[in-house]
Amino acid sequence: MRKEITIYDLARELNLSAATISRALKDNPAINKNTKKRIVEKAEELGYRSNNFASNLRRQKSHTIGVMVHELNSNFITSVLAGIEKVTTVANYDLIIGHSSELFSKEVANAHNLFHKRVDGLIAALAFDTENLDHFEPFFERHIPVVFFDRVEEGSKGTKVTIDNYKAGYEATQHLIEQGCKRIVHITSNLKRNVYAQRYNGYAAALKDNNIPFDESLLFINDLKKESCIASAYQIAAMHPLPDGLFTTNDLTAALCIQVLKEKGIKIPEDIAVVGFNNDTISIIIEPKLTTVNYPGIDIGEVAARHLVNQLQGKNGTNNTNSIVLKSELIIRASSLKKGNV
Amino acid sequence: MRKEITIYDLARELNLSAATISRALKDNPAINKNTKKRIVEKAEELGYRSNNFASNLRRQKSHTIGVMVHELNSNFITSVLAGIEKVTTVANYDLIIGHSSELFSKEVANAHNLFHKRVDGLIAALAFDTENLDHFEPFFERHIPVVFFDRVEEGSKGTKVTIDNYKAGYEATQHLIEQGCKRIVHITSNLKRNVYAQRYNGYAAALKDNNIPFDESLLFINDLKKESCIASAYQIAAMHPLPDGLFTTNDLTAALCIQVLKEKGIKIPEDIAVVGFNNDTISIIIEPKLTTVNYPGIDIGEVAARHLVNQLQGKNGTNNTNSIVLKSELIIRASSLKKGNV
DNA sequence: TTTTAAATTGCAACCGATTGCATAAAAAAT
DNA sequence: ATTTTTTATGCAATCGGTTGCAATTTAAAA
Repeated sequence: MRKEITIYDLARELNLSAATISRALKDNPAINKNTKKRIVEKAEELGYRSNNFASNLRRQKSHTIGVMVHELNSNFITSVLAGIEKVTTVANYDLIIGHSSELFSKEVANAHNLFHKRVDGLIAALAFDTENLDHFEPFFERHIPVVFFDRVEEGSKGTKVTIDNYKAGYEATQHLIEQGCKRIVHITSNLKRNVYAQRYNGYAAALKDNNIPFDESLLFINDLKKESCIASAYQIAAMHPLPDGLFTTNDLTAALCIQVLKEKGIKIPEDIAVVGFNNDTISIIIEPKLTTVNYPGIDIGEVAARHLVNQLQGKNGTNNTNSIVLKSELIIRASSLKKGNV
Repeated sequence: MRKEITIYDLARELNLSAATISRALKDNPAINKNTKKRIVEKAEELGYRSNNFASNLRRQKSHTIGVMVHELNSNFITSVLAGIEKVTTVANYDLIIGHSSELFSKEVANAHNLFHKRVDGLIAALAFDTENLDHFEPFFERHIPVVFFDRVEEGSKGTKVTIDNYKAGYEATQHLIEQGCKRIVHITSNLKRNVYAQRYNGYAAALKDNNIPFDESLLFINDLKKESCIASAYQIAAMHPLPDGLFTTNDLTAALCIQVLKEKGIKIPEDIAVVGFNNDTISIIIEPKLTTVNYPGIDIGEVAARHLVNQLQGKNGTNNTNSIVLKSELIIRASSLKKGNV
């Protein structure tokens, strides 16, 4: 077990003070160029590695950003993480990732934990049924910047990075209507959660604008788990008259429905045209390939991280940005094209 | 900005020494029960949170485990992470996750980074083309325990947690042979990587045991990226005579191949029976549903983490375990059942 | 009652890097 | 040659817990 080298060891070896070593390694302009070079070389030679704990303790900064997500196993989330990483790596921040498995209680625990770890800032997507943001208060109180993305709470403190879910929902529905659909099912989840509420609002608005009366029996709200989606699919297959369109709030739900419906002899898209949401990998695996909304995870992550880092570095001229909305777009594939339209 | 409470504040308030506070909060048996209670209550009241940096600095421990993976966006990896988390949460270790995007250079950078962060231990799956383990030497030198999983290097230092890839490959191939396949394609990747090599060896052995000559033109080696797999699929579709079986080293490859082959009018499984590997979600989305090898990510993660934690806590009686092999199993679904067999 | 042992608590020195302020040395200005 | 600036380095306190050892108090044993 080799002993750890500290700046004091370097100081002794080079007949300098620890202060000088510290400054030199931080490239402080007060230190002579030659001295700096000697120090850096000696540090290299002895295999010095600086001690973050000492540094963090002294500077009262962790140089760490906390990330809270509701789920890891999702194309969208991993893209977001990749985007965040891209930015934070360059800015030299560490990441601690906590995921709540969609449980409010775990989200609270994660928030406490990250607070305790003294992250310098936070990037978070709320859990499924999170309504109350009390667990973020400690951050707000201490002016630790928080950036929410995707799952956000309207009117909360902190910055929010989202897409226009209302518009996305509207366009998806409008597209189905243009394909001739009149009875469009919408499968979604807890309408208290912004993303689902807004997509639903977009859906409802598109119906209204096309003079299609809203039919409550066509609205399915479940927890989006595999079994629930399959159950919903069976219900849909058994409806009279059969719906002719289906807009789901994520791609897995759409894929599972397509499977069940096909099993029941229902033709996609001829009998029921389908649109999903997210543009996950399965959207091109499922047969027919799925029309869906491209939700640019990488961009979301990059923007959120960039915003946070700027704030931490005081580079945010007007740091009062409270909401950033990114573009999303409908990707049209076979699952929704009723009549050979392109 | 509220001021941070320290043990010294608590000490002053309660007329005790900082040493006593520290011990009480660590539930040290030397401290009187009542005193302990008073301290804990006061800490609660003032909103005390201990400073990890100070603690880590003094104890020369980070209480953090580093995790290195080749990719985040994979069902298997996220399951492994879930398994790791399950164990480390209870044992009260933090995680730092680094992923290499399958790049050796990034893996090296991650190793350096985690070393610099002074993780107490490491759990790692190697990148695609990692051959040389020099970047782990600093850990070995300082006796920082390292547990490899899935992608490992035979004969390296550190513990290895894997499944029997040879057996899995053998069984998959044997199954195809039992379905009547005689010309079985195997799509895999870099045979220097243990997992691919062993699956391939199992494949070759099963052929041999059934007196089927190995045909090099049936072996496809690519980088497993989407485009490469699709390209391979086109090649397969164009072969004369057509192969009658396909064993791929992951599920996405199998799914992409099935898509292409179906497009070309080739029937699955009647013309070509298919077996994948991993049991990802897409294996039940693709039509027909995919026969595959269930690779228990959660278990792998749990076992790896448990082993590491035990080692860190000195609970490993004989800490010379060098290899742990978990069970995997073939899950038979429609994609490989040639003739109504169940 | 005295002695001995056990239970509590405090003292003070760490851990290693950072930084305001002082000092010394070298260069420039007078 | 002397004073003023500039440049380079060191001093020493600080960040907040931890822990070996000593000291004090209390309980048990003699």
